[in-house]
Amino acid sequence: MNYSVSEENYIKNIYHLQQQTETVTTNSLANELRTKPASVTDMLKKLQTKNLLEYKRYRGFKLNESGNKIALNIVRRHRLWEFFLVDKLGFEWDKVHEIAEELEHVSSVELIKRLDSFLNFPQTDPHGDPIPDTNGKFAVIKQVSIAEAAAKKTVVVSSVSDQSPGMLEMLNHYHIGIGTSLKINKHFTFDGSVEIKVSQKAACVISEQLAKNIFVHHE
Amino acid sequence: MNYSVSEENYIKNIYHLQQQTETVTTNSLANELRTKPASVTDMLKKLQTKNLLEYKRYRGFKLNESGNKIALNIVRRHRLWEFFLVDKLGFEWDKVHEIAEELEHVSSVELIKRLDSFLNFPQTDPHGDPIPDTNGKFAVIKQVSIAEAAAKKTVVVSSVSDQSPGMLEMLNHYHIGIGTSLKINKHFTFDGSVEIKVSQKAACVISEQLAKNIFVHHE
DNA sequence: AACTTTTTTTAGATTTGCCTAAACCTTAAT
DNA sequence: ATTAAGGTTTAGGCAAATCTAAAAAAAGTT
Ligand SMILES: [Mn+2]
Ligand SMILES: [Mn+2]
Ligand SMILES: [Mn+2]
Ligand SMILES: [Mn+2]
Repeated sequence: MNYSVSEENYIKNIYHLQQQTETVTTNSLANELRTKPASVTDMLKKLQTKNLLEYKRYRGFKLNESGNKIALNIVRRHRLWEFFLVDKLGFEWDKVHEIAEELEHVSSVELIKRLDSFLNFPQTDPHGDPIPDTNGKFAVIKQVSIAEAAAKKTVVVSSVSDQSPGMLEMLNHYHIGIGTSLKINKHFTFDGSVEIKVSQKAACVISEQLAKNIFVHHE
Repeated sequence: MNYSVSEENYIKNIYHLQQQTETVTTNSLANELRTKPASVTDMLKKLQTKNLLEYKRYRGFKLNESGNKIALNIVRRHRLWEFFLVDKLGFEWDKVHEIAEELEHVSSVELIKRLDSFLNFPQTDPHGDPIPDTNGKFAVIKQVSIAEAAAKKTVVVSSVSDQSPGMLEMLNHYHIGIGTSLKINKHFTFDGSVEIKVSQKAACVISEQLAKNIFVHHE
């Protein structure tokens, strides 16, 4: 089976929304895809017909087994291309999403196989998100945001949940990147800000908003 | 201005047909694009409206200045991607056209700029065809097919005009690739076959059909 | 339970790119 | 000058993906 760019974008976005909120609504999907709810309903019917989706009108919907598999394959392609763009072409990670949004739809299986090998089988994309393998499997690392992480511990930055230029600017300012090791000193209850210490540098305090968007894991 | 995949494919194919036969016909374009003449007429009107084409009904058409510029940019993208696929991903050159046919439509300007630099500013694609620069300029090398080339001369293979697996198989059999240096011994008038000598190997005779599809230049 | 609000779906259009079949030009041949 | 043959265009339709506006269902509120 071969799917249109539109179908692929719907499938992938349903998948992503399902990861964060178990109930995906027509409205939220329309919002994510920058389209109108009526268009979403049209596509839901189509995806149901193609047997990628369980859908009962007015009652909600979710990807079935095949839908999920296809979604994971698109995610795989997207993240491999993002890795390529950063690692090989030298893009900053705040610029790659949009381009990968197009590249992910190039359909050759052999292309992705060779790209994966060329990139040396990366496990995560430039934002720290895992790259599913050909079967859709990926390692789930136990991570928490700095806002939730226990104090007095040394942790490693594993991913960022905000991929905007503004976020990148902040991280560069604090000399934080994916893989950076840092110590969490103290959470201030007043405003949720957190004191951290990055490598040999002086300790610094980051805002709650920033802390919530940086994910870390132990060791 | 931003053009759809369909528009880009039409523009590029008009360009290519114009290179080989100065009069492009509705039928030849339809044939090239594997579509129907009526569809071509529809698109011609559209491209005329968008000011990329001079078109008088029943009288023929051709790309104007802007149309040409856009075509050359698509050709640039196509050939850079082909180079990438062969040079970096290790594809054989008979497998890359189809994939580049999709990749060429990814629209980021920065992407192509960085890809070009990553590939070290290649001048020709894996089939020996020149890669236009950002302004659409490229060096035209004076080349002739082996069938037309003068005998008793040592020449260098510059490009192939047939990019099929069968052609690649033949070239591999004779140990010929782009850049291979060979001596043209003799043209047989009976069947147009040509005796050539590739590097230190024994001289061999190739068919007229093959000779016509291998282009060479001097020194 | 009845009303209000929100969410979702349907109905009906629109745009793009394609198609078939019929009509229309152009050119070549009688 | 007709006629025949090709090539090209028009007319009318269809499918995909979108939209707006109206209807229908679900959820929330008194
Ligand atoms: Mn996409
Ligand atoms: Mn990513
Ligand atoms: Mn193409
Ligand atoms: Mn080529």
